[in-house]
Amino acid sequence: KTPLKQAATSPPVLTEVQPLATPPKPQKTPPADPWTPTSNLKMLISAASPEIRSREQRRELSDRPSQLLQAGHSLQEHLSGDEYEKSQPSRKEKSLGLLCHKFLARYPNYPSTAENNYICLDEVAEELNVERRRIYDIVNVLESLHMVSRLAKNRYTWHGRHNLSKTLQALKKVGEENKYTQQIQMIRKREYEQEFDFDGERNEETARSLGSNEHSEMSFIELPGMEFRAASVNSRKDKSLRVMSQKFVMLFLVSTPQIVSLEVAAKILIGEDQLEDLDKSKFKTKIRRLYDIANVLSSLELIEKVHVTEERGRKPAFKWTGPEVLSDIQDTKLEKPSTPCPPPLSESIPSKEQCSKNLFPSRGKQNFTRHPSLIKLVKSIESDRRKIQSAPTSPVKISATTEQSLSAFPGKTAQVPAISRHQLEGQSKKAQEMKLPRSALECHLSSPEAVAKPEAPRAAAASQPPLGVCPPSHSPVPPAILPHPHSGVSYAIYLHPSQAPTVPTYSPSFMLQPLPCANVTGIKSTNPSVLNKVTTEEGDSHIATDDPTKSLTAKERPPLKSEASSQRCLKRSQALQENNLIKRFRSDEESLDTSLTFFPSGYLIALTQCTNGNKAGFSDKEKAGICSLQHTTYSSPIAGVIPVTASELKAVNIPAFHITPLNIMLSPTSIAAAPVLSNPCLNSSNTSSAPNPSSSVLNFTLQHIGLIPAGVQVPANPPLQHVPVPSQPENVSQGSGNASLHEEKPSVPKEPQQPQTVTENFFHTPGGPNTVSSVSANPDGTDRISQGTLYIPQRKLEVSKD
DNA sequence: TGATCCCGCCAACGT
DNA sequence: ACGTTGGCGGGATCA
Repeated sequence: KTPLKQAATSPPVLTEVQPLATPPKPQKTPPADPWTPTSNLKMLISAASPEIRSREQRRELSDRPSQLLQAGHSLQEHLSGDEYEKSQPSRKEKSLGLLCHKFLARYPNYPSTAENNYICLDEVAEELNVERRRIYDIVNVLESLHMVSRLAKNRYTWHGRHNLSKTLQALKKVGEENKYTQQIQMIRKREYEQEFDFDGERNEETARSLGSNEHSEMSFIELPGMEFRAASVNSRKDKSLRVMSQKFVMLFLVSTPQIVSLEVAAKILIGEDQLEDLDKSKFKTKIRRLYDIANVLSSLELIEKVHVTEERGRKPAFKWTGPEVLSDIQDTKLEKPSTPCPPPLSESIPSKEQCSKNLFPSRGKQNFTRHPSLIKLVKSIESDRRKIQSAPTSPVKISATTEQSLSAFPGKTAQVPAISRHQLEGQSKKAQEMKLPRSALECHLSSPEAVAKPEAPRAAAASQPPLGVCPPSHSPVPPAILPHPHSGVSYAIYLHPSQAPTVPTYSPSFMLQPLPCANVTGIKSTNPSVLNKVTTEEGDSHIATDDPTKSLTAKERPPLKSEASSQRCLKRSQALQENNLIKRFRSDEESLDTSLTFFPSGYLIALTQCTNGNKAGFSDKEKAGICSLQHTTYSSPIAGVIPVTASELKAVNIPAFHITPLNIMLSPTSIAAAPVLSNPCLNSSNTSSAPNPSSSVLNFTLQHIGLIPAGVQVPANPPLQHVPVPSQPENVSQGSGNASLHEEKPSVPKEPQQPQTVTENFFHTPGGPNTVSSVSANPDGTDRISQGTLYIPQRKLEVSKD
């Protein structure tokens, strides 16, 4: 067809004869593939002769379903001639997932930049023996993750996972901006209500309000650094698969329990506009596509198929098993659990490790100040940042900025242009500019969580999607950026709970976040509470089995279930009331405690923020909800580290970058504190700040505003260290803050009950006993362990407090 | 049977 | 006009 083989490079050769030939797949990949050991495997395989390769793959497949397959194979041999052919390729063998594995095996996860990793569709199709159409399915999804980009006609460039973290961050951000979290909750809520006959209708309205976010449409999200090559290419109306894939991923990144059922995803992706009248056919088609996407994502090991069991029955769903994504800053990739995998790129690695190590700041720089006034802190911080920025390497902004990339709205809208504009400007200029203003905007916009006011924020947010985009000043080379990330230190201020009344409302949400995340750690953090059981069943493609290599991955399997179930549980629990309620309460209480607990003492502690580090260190934390946020970690004097979740931050929506640096947790009143981070932004646009927040919030914000210097926001993260300002000392616990943050559920507060609850419920329900499903049962035990490790301390602390 | 999802027609584009 | 992309959904498989 049209393969161009031309390039001096070898590519053409490899096609049939030697797969190896392909330049791109450097087996060795020096840095190593951080990711999964499997990657190595894959590489090896790829290197191996095709035959071998295929065998390997089959094996992989086989794992679960394998038996069937194998049987098939053996049979084939036995089979009479004609038949055997057909028989052989069982459907599974032709599955997209398998095909994708083969495809991925051809290229290294982290190709060296220099090389030209070209992909010739024709060649690939030929080698893999599939119609080209199928390759498109794979490539389109990979494109959505920026793992490949179209170069020209039949050619694509392989980027591997280099851009993955950035991409995920960007997607997460956009997802947050789009209120996907809320949408998910609504749908879930609705579902369960329907189950019970509740007055489902009402909800719809609600849903509608949410669902119909104007913004719903968004176009393909690009990374700043790498835009598409051929302009022409871009022009293409990116329609479904690519965009759908991005949206699908967003759902995972934004969803608290990082489990998304196909049904929910389809509903959201479809009609973001009209939830209701889903055409049945349309719905069906959407699901079909989602399966395609899911298969590819599964092969990438970003998600894993699970089943969520509800009273109704079990529903297919997928669980995110990819790296944790911090909302803001840099990198992120948490990878899986604890494994300290070296990040592929030099970039991330250092930061993470350091971070983790740094967590215990006892050492030098970070001191924490006690009682210092917030303001001072801020100032100091700012100054630091500035210094940093000015400094040659001001890593801070990193990817985050870049990521912002944008989401375009409805295509036509001007946004795109805007975005481009931003990028341009940004590049030319400094991030700073962007940051401030933008951050402010974002803060306001995004911060729905504030919850306080549902109304305002969201719209704004939605409308302005893009924003962020701060062009990374130097986006060009990611690695460069990373360099110092860890340097930044974040500070946490702990307040005494007593002082601050906590904010109850939040707590729930608060809880929620945390629970879900469990997977991160190898263990499932699980929430005990989870009622429902989720079983992980993989579809065909997963490999999982026992590769030693995969040790990393391993984490996920077992425990995970709980999470999903938890959600379900929630729903039910609500519905059920009664018994459940009781249980729930407990759970809630616990949750609350936790939230409160977080901060035992009131100090300000500086932590190094390392994005990664934290996560790695604390999976729990992540789970906790932190997920979204960046890594801010807090350490308490006592516990050492408190994983605060980023949630708070998130809630605020503060632009990632700024925020990162410091997090301040405050008590309810103090809640504001969180905002502080954002403050800078606020300052600029104070009005915005005002918008929603509840009175407490407002106060809080106001204070901050006044207090906080705009500058604060600035940069980043890095080195706040010295700054530590004394803020007001102890205030309350932040718990509230966090809670507040949690999401924006409030957006539509129609119902008396707690709408968002769903999520909450999940969490709460801890026991999960309830219902049905679950066998999952003992999550508690497990949970505790897993999450527990992290959390426990906190709680205890809390308790003490109380 | 319902969950999956392969297969490939055929339209939208690009050249 | 022809080739590349890729939306779409029938209907085969799987569980």
